[in-house]
Formats: sequence, structure tokens, C-alpha cells
Amino acid sequence: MTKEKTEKSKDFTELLRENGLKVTSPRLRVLNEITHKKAAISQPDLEKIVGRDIDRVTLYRILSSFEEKGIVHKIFDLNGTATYAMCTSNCTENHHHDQHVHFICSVCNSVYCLDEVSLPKITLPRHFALHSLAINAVGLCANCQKEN
Amino acid sequence: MTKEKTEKSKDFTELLRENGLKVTSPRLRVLNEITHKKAAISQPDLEKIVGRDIDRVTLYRILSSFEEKGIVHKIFDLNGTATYAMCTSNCTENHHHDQHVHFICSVCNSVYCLDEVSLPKITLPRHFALHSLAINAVGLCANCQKEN
DNA sequence: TTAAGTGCAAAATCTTTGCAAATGT
DNA sequence: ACATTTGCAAAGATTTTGCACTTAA
Repeated sequence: MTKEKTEKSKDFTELLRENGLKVTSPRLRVLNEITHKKAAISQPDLEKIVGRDIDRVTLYRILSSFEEKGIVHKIFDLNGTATYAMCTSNCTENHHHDQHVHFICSVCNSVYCLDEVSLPKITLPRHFALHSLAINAVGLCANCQKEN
Repeated sequence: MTKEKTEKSKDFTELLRENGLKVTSPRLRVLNEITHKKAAISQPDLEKIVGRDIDRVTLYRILSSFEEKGIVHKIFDLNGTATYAMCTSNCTENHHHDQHVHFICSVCNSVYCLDEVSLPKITLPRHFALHSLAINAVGLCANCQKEN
């Protein structure tokens, strides 16, 4: 338990260092909260959790630096609110590869990253060059399924 | 020319009536602006165009009533700003069918509705029920292609 | 020691709400 | 005439900016 926690913190420390960011307690705290959630988390929700410890402005800055460095990626939920999830693999500064399907629950509005779902091929009209695909599947998530 | 305009206005009049909305000049104006653009348009951009004639609050209300009635649908661009485009076919109150691929240009940030691109099939994990798919293809649009 | 990061205050935006006046049916 | 819609003012919410203090390297 303690060991696991230590290891995780060590990973985060490493992650921050790799990206040229200083290891500070607000940043570690934010990384912990984001990874502890199965679904992507929004700035407002994060703020509810860490709001007593971390200033709102700091939170904004932490999230945008994380996004810029490719540590987290941003997905917009059905209300257009930005939510954040850890980048799984090889995201680097200014180049994200969050090439997986996102699932957005229309009941609880949670955003899930579905890494295991394969991306479809899309054929675009002439003169449109494809860089990346953002696929949001909207429906009922496993949790909300149960309760109905 | 004049005839075409008249016919279009007549269509819009009809459209508003069908949806139980009064035919007012701000509403007709907004419908005109939205249809005159090939790409989806954001509230801020619309405001730049009609801002002298239509109050900002009115614009918000017009857009949300249009969306609610299924006259326009809302797509979020890369910055999470809502953009609006006419619903092509059979959208009705509280039930949108904007089941087409959207293309977002990473240079000019324009949002295009690609009705002709067919939707792929997505297989979700167990206990996730799919209602709809939102597919955003990000890349370079035809216009920005030319200029590079 | 010193460059980066944080917190606070304040500004700038964005969005919503309430209400009186105007408008469409 | 009546219910909707609009415009204005004001409140509320969200996001950004500036600057002095703190902290990690």
C-alpha cells in the first residue's frame, strides 16, 4: 500500500522531470487525482476536490502546462466543458496522440477513454487532409446502465 | 436574385412556424447568416456580424431555442467554442440526428459538416450502450490547403 | 542563488437572469 | 389583446493577467 503509493509518486516525479517541470506538491496532487479517476475529470470537478489546497488560478495553469507538455489530454464533454485524462502512451510536447475513442455518458456526463476500441478509417472528400480523428461515442455508461 | 432571396426567406418563415417560433427579424437574420456560411459558425463570430443589429443576449437565446427545436445543431471546435450549423434533415425537438462526420480545420478552426462521409461502425465494451456517434476529423481544409 | 511556480487581487470574458418595452399572431 | 420575443441592466460564472512571495533545483 505505502509502497505502491511511493512508486506512483516516484513515477509522477519522473514524469514531471522528463517534461522539464518542477516537482511541486500541487502538481503531484493533480496527477494523483486525475489518475485515481476512471473517467476524465473537468476543471470544475477537480476544483471541488483540491480547491481547499490549490488555488483556482494555479489549477488552470497546471492543467494547461500538462496539456502543453502532453501529460494529459483534453476532451470536451457534452456541455463543452473541458475534461482531462492522462495521456496513455506517446504524447509529447505540442504533439498529442490521443487516438482512441472517447465515450461520453449522456446521463452522468462522464468521459471515458476507450483505448481498446479500434479506430475506424474515414474517407474524406478531396482536398481535405486528415491529421487526427476525435471520436466521441455518446450513450449510457456501465454505471448508469445498472441504475436504470 | 430577388426571387431566390424571397424563396429562402419564405422557407425560413415556414421553418420557424413549423417549430412554433414567431417569425421575427432577428431570427430570420440569424438563419440567413448561418446558411450563408459553408462552415459552422460560432456565437462570437455571429456576434461580430450581427452585433450591431442584434443584442448579444438575444443571440444566445435565439441559438439555444434553435438548437432545442432541432433547427441547428451545435459542434464544439478545437477550442471548445460552440459552433452552429443547420440541421440537414430530420432533426426534431429534443432529438437531433446530426449523424455525420465533422471536419475541423486546425489552421482556420472552421467546422464543416460532411454529410457525404459514411459513419463507421464502432464496437463498444460490454455494458456501454451507444446512442450516437460524434466524429470530428481534424486536419487541413481545402481552403487552407491552397494557401500552403 | 535564481528561475519557475504559487497565491492573491483584480481585470477581462462569457453566459444567465429579471423585467419593462416592443412585436408577431 | 395576448403571449412571445427583444433589449437593456445587472448578476453570476469562467478564464486570464500582473505582481509579490515562496519553493525546487
